[in-house]
Amino acid sequence: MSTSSRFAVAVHVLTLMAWADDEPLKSEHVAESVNTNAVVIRRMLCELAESKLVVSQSGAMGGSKLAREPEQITLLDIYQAVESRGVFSLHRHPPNRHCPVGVNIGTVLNQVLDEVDTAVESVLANITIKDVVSRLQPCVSTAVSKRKQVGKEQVVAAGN
Amino acid sequence: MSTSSRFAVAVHVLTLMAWADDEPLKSEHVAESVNTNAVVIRRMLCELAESKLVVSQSGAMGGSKLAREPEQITLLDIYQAVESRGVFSLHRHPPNRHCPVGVNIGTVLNQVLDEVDTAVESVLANITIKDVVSRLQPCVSTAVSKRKQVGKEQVVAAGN
DNA sequence: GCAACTGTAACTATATTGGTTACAGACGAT
DNA sequence: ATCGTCTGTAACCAATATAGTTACAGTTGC
Repeated sequence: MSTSSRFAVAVHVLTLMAWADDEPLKSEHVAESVNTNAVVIRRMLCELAESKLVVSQSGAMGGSKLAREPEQITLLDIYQAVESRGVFSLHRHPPNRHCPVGVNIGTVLNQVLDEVDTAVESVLANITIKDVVSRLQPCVSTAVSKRKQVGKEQVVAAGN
Repeated sequence: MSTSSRFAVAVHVLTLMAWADDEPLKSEHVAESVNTNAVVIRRMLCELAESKLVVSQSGAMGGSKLAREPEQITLLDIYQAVESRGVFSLHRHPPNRHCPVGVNIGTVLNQVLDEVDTAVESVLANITIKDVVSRLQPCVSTAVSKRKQVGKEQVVAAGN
């Protein structure tokens, strides 16, 4: 289907910010956790800022943090911020208007695709970033105990 | 999101065959309705045949038709036949293993993506090709009355 | 045997995403 | 005031996936 990883990355980014608990994160830092280039992260942060999910500050000691509480941000908000179109597309070129099926299949397909999109959206609307952090916690309990050994390799911690 | 039109085209193709009512359709004919190249259609027909949704016959007077009754083919069958992966993807490169969020976000995201995929699948499982044809019928009533004027421009009709 | 099909390989075109470098502008610290 | 540290953004390249095209071998009915 060739879907992008944009949604996954965006959820990752906002989860980091919720984890950092209002401490502004630098794009370089986030990029390290996501394992990509800082510009890719900054591009995404701009989109997330346009959708009022994060706020960024330029200059020294700048960075980005959540614009609202983690429980006020749903995965649907994130999905709509970073994924432009719906789950499926219609034909690349419009079908033959002279065929009884071709001329009307688009209408029927649109109904179906709407049903699919609605189903996806209702799943995403019921999960918040806070939920994601909560689901993360049990997994992390072991990781946290290891954090002290790892030292500076940890990417997210208080005050960087 | 860059989704493909494969699903839309596949539904279109199978709908044509249901419409043609067991009359084998030539790939050239189908391509005319879909408004694409016949090879694109034949490639897709191969995939649909592997999933036992259509049967094709080579040689003169050959063509493809549904392998089962239209009410026995769901959009989920079609989706699984032509779309390889789920709706979303995870990170292109795995996140940083040394970050408490990065190391575990994949697990949580997979849970979410599974929920989404399940929702999509349950919508698609409840719609059959027969349903699509039924939904098409009301739209077509006008088109059908125009068909006789159009004459040979119509793409699908009995015995071509 | 011939004409009409499918199946498939090989190649090109196009689009999208992601990665990279580079740099202008913002801003805190001194 | 200026310096170092950030963000925002443009410009470009690489990788990938889909779609379109040509060509041809193999199958089958007549």
